[in-house]
Amino acid sequence: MKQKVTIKTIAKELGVSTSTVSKALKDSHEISKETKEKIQAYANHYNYKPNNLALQLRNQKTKLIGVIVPKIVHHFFSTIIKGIEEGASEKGYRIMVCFSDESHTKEVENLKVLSNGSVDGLIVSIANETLESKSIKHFQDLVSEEIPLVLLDRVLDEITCDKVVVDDFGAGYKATKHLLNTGCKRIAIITTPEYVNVGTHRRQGYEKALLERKITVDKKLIVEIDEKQNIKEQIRPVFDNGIDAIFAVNEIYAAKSIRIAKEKSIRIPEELSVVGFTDGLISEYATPSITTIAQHGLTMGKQAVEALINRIENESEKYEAKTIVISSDLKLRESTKPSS
Amino acid sequence: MKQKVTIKTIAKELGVSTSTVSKALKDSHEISKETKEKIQAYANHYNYKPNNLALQLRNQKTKLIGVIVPKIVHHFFSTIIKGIEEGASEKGYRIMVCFSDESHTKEVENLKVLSNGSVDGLIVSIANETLESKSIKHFQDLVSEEIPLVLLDRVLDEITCDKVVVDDFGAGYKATKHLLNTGCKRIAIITTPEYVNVGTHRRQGYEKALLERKITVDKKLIVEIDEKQNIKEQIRPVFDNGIDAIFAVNEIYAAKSIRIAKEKSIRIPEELSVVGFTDGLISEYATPSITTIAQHGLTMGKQAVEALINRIENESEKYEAKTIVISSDLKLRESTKPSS
DNA sequence: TGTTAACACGAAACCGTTTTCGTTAAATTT
DNA sequence: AAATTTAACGAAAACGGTTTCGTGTTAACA
Repeated sequence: MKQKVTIKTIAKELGVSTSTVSKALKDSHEISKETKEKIQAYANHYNYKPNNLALQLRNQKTKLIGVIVPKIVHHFFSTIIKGIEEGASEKGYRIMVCFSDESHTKEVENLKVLSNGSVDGLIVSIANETLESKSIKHFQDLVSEEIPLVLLDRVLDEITCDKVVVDDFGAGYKATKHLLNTGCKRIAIITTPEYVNVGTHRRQGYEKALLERKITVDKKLIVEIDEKQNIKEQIRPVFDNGIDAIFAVNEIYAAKSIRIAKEKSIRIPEELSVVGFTDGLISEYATPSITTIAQHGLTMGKQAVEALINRIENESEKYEAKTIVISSDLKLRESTKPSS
Repeated sequence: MKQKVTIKTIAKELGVSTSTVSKALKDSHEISKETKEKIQAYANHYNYKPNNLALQLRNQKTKLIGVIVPKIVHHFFSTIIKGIEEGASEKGYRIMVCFSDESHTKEVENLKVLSNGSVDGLIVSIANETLESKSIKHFQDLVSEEIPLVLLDRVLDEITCDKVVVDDFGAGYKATKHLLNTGCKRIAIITTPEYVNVGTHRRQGYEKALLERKITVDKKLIVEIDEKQNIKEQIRPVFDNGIDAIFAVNEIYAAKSIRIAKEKSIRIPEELSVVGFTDGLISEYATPSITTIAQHGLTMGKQAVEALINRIENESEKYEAKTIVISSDLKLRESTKPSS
């Protein structure tokens, strides 16, 4: 890289002190008109730009927000990031995005680096591995250092900080209820392993809706997917239990279920209704298009960043951790029967 | 935020100088065993972490790569970002992601901020607005400051720097040729306005394939989509021209085309073959699944970051701008007829 | 003519770290 | 006993800015 022009070089070239240059560039009244003009002209001509690092070090703030998400090639998470970026941008902040890849180690490492003064605050969605192991020392360190932190979607109760979550319980309830209302009786649920709390909440909503109708929860209709195995093969057996509906906790599971149904020539939604989760492109463009719970990732991102910046900029106020619950709603499409 | 423990505070508490602390923490031989142990114990206990900003300022490098892409809720771009992150991560770099939202103004602003010493180099995919207006002063400034820059996918010849692009021409050719080989005769192309050079190249490939078969290019079969208007309505009229195949330059256009075909009860691929671009989730999960040109975003991201880091770390070598062309290949699925 | 105010600028500290180059005292060599 | 090493540490500069607090000069005023 070329030798950058700094305040020092300008000062030397023009035979003034660095303080004069600094003041002149800020149009301070302390400096005479001629000197200002001379300095500004020089700075302009040589395309002087103040060094960000120096400013951040001096001001003890970076106007930077660290974001750690499990993955990015994923409609929900990329939408969240977009929301965060938009919210941050409005308030003059920029974002630094890192990925944990669902790995605990990478999450810890990212957290360490970002919390070394690189950012003013952090927004993170916890990796599956961490969720499973519940080893959260890295978060507790953060909290005890009082570095502003907001947890998003994938949260853990044990961590005391602001949180933004989907009303997963309500969403599971809504989805199941809709299936029941359109005449379905044996509803299978394709969900995640129990440690992924979002999956668990959705399943509890599902169970509540069933119990309200005095339908007992049939364990044979509950499929917990292990993502390391072939997903389709794990779903397939549940079709042998005389089901008339499937509630999938994400759109991939929903799409795979529909594939299986087609292979078996089961008509959708006449013989089998399907509800997915996450309002991504698949659901919109699949045939039949898939009825889903829309998650409002954009809103979540914006809320998270708003809470975070609020925390960053009002350090003095004593603060209490709050949880923002974003309600999600059902987007009716072709994979379920019209409600009567 | 809590008062951070710095080298200074340690020095003061322990009655030594900052230099001693710094050396002790690096396990320097200059410091006696007892002093080292004392300092390290203290640092450990109070969870001392060196301040990144200070280090970056001192070392004159940030180990940070700036990434500017037009959007993120997009399979291709998010895949690229993943590729960049993986490649960067391997070499000990982190990434700072910004979005231009296809806006020239935002692109300029992002470029300005990032090039103020915040990052060691930049990878950018140019915004549509910039592509259209060709106002590239911000890039030229970057180049003249010799800040390492790699352009990705959306490039402009006028900018002298390393580039990583898809073989769009070859891809368009391959796609069209495949349609011709499977018996299609009247092939429509759904493309972008002319200023988006990737669209143009794909179209030129399309035209070459046709001309090879002595088929004259029929302008009525070329649809240039204006994304500000309703896409489906812009595609619909082309169905009245007796077509038997559609080559869409992205998967949204392909999916919309298939929708229209279904509404008109046109069977795919028997009556209409469809080829898309970008191997996203839609193509995989749609029914019928869509034959596409797979773009290898991951590879592109990795190549870009490799070129960039190479440039960053070998400043001395005189360097010549090179362009890396990533060839893309056809992924056969259900929306085209089996080739004979 | 002496005092004061305004003007224009510079010196120096600071943000947190590293690193070079002393410096002092003890240990070793002659 | 004098000279030289060596061990263990500190002072200070440097990275690139900002900001507080002088300070010297000139002009205005009593």
